[in-house]
Amino acid sequence: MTARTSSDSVRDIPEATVARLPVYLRALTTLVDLGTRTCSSEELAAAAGVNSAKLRKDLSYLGSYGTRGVGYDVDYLRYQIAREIGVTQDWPVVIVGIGNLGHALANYSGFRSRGFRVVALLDADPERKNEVVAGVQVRPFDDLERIVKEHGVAIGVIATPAVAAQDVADRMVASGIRSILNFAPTVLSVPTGVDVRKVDLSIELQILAYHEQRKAQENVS
Amino acid sequence: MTARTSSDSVRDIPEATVARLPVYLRALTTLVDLGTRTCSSEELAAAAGVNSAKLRKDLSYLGSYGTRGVGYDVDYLRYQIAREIGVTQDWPVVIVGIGNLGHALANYSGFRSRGFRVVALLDADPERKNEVVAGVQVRPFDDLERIVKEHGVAIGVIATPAVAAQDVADRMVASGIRSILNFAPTVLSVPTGVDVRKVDLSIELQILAYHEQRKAQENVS
DNA sequence: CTCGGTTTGTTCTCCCGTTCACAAACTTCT
DNA sequence: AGAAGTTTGTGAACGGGAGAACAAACCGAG
Repeated sequence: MTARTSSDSVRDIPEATVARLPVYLRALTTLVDLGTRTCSSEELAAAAGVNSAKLRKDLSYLGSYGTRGVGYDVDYLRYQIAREIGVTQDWPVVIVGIGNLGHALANYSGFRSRGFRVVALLDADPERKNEVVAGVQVRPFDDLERIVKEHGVAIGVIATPAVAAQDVADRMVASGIRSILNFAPTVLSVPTGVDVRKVDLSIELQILAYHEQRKAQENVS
Repeated sequence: MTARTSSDSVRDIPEATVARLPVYLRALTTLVDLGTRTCSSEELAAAAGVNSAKLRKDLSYLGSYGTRGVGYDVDYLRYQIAREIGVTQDWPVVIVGIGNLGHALANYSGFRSRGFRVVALLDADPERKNEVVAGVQVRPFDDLERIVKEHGVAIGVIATPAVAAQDVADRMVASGIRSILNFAPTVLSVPTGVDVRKVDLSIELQILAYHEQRKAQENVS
């Protein structure tokens, strides 16, 4: 029964919960496709691979969208989560660096179907200038600022080699981009207010290697 | 001054620290390439993008490899971290699913240079059977078990569409693989003792979208 | 040898996230 | 209508990690 002031209209959702919402969204989409109308926290938690108590607490940050004794309306909950994340609207995205990974990203159908639209592919190499990938023509990197302004791009993806990544990030920030997904294996420094998320393939493998090594050691002792 | 029993020869390193060790390793490798012989926790922390107190605490789990008043010997520390992670040896890896992403992974030079060797590329599509990617011939998926046994593969990478991923994981586990890096956008269920790490491109973008949306809302109010 | 300057290793405190457990609320059956 | 069975939402306890702060240890100058 808390009073609703304008300042708390933007609720504070814990970061760990934010990271799980897309997982719930995906699980709910699967359930919708299967024709499921309603589900319990137990079922949804199983589909998302988490603890049901954690799921309920996560959802409680969004509001009370369930019904006690019944469960959640799958379609309604899906919409609420999508709205909370912000993927009911379409986010224009630019990808910089059209090597092997850039190709894969440009062709990844999961972006389009989940609220993201690749509006431009950029590469510094002039040889690639006339290449067409996934129906989008590769443009020179210098077009970045114009494209960002023209399409109102807020999110940029870096898929360049490590040495180029910081320069690309700087140019992105200068162009007005405030969220960066970085696939280059390097630490980016950006001003306050700019979000960077890092995806590093070899780091993930190294973490697995560590655990694998420990398993092997345990077998010896 | 704790006594060293055989049971604690396998030290317990916090998961959060394990996830950062590869970052330190990369930063140290960069420093070595620059010709740096020694560095302080402050410098290394800056290069790795973390707090220096956190860095020192992380390193203290491995042992006392620094010298007070001086800092760390870059090359020595790098070796110690590599040994702790287990990348002083070579880990054979198989990649299943040679689509766009599989291609990118097979060509990713960061694997080879960081202690991983792609010993086989597998795909269920017989059309790809004679394709050669990154110098490795694509083999039918049914060869999985034989290849795993032959090369002693412990780590598998799944780069298939979501629908195939669980089947692939089951076959990997049955073949003896105990660590899986999953790029397919689905939740895998595996028996206890098998490690799964997930890399999900669209989830990362959705997390960025959430924060971007909140920034936009703040500007309005 | 001693003293001042530097940097590590570690303790302590705080905060975030996870999980348990249960009251509140809803449905269904009698 | 009331009782029994379900399931949500949340209070509270617990554990782990982050960061500040400091003592211990090392170097070099005099």
